[in-house]
Amino acid sequence: MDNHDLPEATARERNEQRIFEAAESVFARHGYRGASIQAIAAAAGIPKSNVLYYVGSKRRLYITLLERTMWRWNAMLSDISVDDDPAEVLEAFIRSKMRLSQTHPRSSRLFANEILQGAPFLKESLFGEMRKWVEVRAEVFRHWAERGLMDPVDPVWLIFLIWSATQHYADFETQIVGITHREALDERDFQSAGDFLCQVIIKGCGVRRRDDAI
Amino acid sequence: MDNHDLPEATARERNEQRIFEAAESVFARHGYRGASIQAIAAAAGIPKSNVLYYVGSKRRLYITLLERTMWRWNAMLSDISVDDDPAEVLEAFIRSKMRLSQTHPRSSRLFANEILQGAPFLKESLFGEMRKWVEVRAEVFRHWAERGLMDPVDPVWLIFLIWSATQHYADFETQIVGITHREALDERDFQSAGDFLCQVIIKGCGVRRRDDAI
DNA sequence: ATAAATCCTGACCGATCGGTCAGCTTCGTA
DNA sequence: TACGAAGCTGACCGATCGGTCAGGATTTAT
Repeated sequence: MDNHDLPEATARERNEQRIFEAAESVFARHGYRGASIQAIAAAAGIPKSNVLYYVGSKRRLYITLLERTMWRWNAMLSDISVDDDPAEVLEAFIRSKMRLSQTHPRSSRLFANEILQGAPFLKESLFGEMRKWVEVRAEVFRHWAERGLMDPVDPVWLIFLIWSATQHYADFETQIVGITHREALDERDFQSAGDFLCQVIIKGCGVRRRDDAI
Repeated sequence: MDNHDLPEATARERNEQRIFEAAESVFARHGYRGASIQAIAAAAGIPKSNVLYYVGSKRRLYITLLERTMWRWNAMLSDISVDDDPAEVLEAFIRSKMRLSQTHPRSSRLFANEILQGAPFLKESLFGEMRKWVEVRAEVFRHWAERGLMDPVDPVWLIFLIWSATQHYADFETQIVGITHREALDERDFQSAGDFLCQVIIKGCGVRRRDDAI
């Protein structure tokens, strides 16, 4: 079972990737209950039996995708300190979440679907890693407020504001596209929306910017 | 078929209400595909056949609920004029959406689920009523910016910001509750979150408040 | 009292669900 | 070339899906 890491993908690697991509699409669209292995198999261009041969079960496939999403998510804003510049950190936070919405919208929708159904598969993760993630960042925000670097806003509400506003461009893309006559959101849209969010949120929290003067 | 509007509800009215409530819960949690009439019937305490007797079909039941939600939603911020005070209107907008998240969270989640699956049932509504709703409000915001009453922010992005930030407290309630050690969101939580959003968004858009002075 | 309308439900339908399995083909290695 | 491992799949399983229907129970109107 030695892994040579050869450039040519093995049959397992190749098929698992196709299955994961197809499954992410279907789960993101229809949720856990609403997704069918048959639909995933069709999207991947693989017989249903072969899908189950690789992933074992629907439950295991779903959990694998959820964990992959959580891992990607927790890697964000990994190094943050009270000595950093508030405006820079908040901007980096908003920009990186915005980039996640742009590059991995189906991951975001998969996660949203899991939350909507009551988070039955990642309750422990939520109450574990994510809670810690929020506490650490919130503590830094609190320090900044105490030092007068920003208004004394509730740091947890601030994190939720940034999450919701950025995820919206992935989760509700259909609505945005439909309302604004677009065919899809492109690079310029994410850029201008990101600019808007950085401007409003940073100013709204009373953060002092170094380059305040024009 | 005369309707006397008697205080005593007819069998049809009574059962339809129980079915609608149960269906809203199940659809909001599991989406259209993932919801089953059996589960709805069980939640309503009514035999499956009886559910279908009243609502006709799963599709019709779902569409009825969606329309009810859209109707409730479009009633918001119905009278808005360029002569109104920007801060007051924005605050009223945020507060009323926040109240919807508090009083009708399952409606919000039902709608979110419909968007996540690509809005197959209300594409026309989206491109019709909602688009108009946004255009009218956006035009007012634009006028305010031209008059210098607020910063020249993109009014459509502003509307999406308010939507996302407020709906978050309904759609992602599970996540918020899990992360913040709460058992559920209560009146005080919605109040403080609403205060936070009003403060940050109004200040972030550079809106002049009459009561600026402390 | 009685006929009509409405309410209600168990039994049933074909389709699809997640999952199993026997048995085939293909691949890697000695 | 031979052989075990891995890849692959059609057929099949019991359960559940949305929906139909015959027919009994109950309510309403005359």
